[in-house]
Amino acid sequence: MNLDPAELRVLDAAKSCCERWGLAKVTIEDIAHAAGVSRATLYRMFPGGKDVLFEALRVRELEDFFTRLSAHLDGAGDFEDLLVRCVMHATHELRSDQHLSLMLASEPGDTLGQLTVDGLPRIIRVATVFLAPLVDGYLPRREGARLVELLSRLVISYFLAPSEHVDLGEPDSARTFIQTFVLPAFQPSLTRS
Amino acid sequence: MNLDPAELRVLDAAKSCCERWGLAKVTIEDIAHAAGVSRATLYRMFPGGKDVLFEALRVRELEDFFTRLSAHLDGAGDFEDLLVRCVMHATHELRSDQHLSLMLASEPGDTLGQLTVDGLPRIIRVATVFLAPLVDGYLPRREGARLVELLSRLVISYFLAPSEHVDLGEPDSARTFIQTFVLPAFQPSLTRS
DNA sequence: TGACAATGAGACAAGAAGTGTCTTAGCGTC
DNA sequence: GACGCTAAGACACTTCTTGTCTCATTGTCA
Repeated sequence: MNLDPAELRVLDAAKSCCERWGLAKVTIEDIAHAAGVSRATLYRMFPGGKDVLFEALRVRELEDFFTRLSAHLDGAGDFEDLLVRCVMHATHELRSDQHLSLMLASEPGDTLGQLTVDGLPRIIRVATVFLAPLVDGYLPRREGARLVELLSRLVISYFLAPSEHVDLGEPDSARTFIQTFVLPAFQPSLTRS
Repeated sequence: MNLDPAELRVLDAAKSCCERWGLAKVTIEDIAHAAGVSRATLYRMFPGGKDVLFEALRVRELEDFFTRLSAHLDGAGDFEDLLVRCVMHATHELRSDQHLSLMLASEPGDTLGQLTVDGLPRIIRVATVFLAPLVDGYLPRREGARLVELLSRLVISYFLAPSEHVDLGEPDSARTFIQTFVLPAFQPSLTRS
C-alpha cells in the first residue's frame, strides 16, 4: 500500500508528535521537522495537509491493527473458537495500545468520535475486509459482514465502558458471551460448524 | 511568600501543562482552564502574562528545590560533611526531577539556558540565600558566597554532562571531590573545622 | 555532460489562534 | 447596600499556522 519509505517516516513522525503533544497542538511543521522532510515535501505527499495526513495515519493504524489481529486468528479450530479469539485479541490490542490511550486521555472528544460516531463505519469496513475471508467458510458473505459489524461494535463498546458481567479479554467470559449472545443469532446460517 | 491558594493552583496548573505540552505549546488559556480560573484572573495575579507567570513558576521551583535540599543538610557533622551532603542531595534532586527531565527533553534550548546562561545567576543568588546560613559558622560571609557559587556551578555542570571520573551522586566520589578540589581553596578562610 | 524528478528553503496571503486589556454582570462578605 | 473579587466575553493587536508558490540544489539516469 504505502511503499515510499519517506511516507512511512512522515506517518511515524505524525504518530509520535501526536503522542507527545496531542492532535490539537501538533503543527504540520512539527511533523515535517520530526520526519526530517520539508513542509513542501509533506504537502506533496499528502495534498490537503493535516486532514489528509491524519486520515492516512488512521487508515494505516487501522490496517496494522487488523493485520496483527488476523495473525492471531490463524490457528483457530472451529467457528466458536475463531470468534472467541477474535474478540479476545481485539480487546487485548485495544487495551495495550499506548497511542490510543494517550489520545483518549488528551483528546477524549475527537478520539471517541473516531471509535464511535465518525470513525466507526470505517472501522467496520476495514474489519470486514480483513475478517470476512476468515468467516467465509462458515457463513454466507452477507451474514459474515453482519457478524463482523456486530463484533466490532461489541468489542469497542466493552472496551470503552467495561462491564461488570462480561470481560471480553478473558477466555471464559468471552466464550460464554459468544455462545450466549452471538452464535445463536447466526446458527441458522451456518454452512458448517 | 505565596500565600494565595489560587496562585498556587495556577502555578501547579502551569507546571502540569508544561509537563504535558512543553513550554512552547502551552497557552495562557490552557493554564487558566487547568487552574479553574478565568484568563482575566490570571492576568490580575501575574500582570505581564506568560513571561511573568513562568518566571514566578521558576522562582517557586527553585525555592522548593533549596528548601528540600536544606532539609537534607540539617544533621551534617562538620564542614566537609556538609558540603558532601550538599552536592550529593542536589545531584539526586536534579536527577530525579521529573519536570526538569521532561523540559530538557522537549525544550533543550530554553531549559539549558535556565540552567546555564540566563538562569544561572538567579540560581546562584537563591542558593546563596538558602545555603549561606549553613556555611556561616565555617566561613566569612563573602567566602561563603564564593563557595556556594562554586558548588552550584559544579553540581549543574556534572549533572548536565556526567564525568567518567566523578559522580557527585556517590558518597565516596563526592567526598573525594570535595576534599581534593573544594576544601583546599577555602582552608585558609575556615573559622572552624 | 545535460535533461530529469525530487527535494529543501523560504516568500507569500489568508485565516486561525493567542495575547493583553477592558467592561459587565454575578457572587458572597461585611 | 457597598465592597472586593471573579467569570465571561468583547476588542484590537500580534503571532502562528496553513496551503500554495517559486527557485536553487541535489542526485540519477542517459
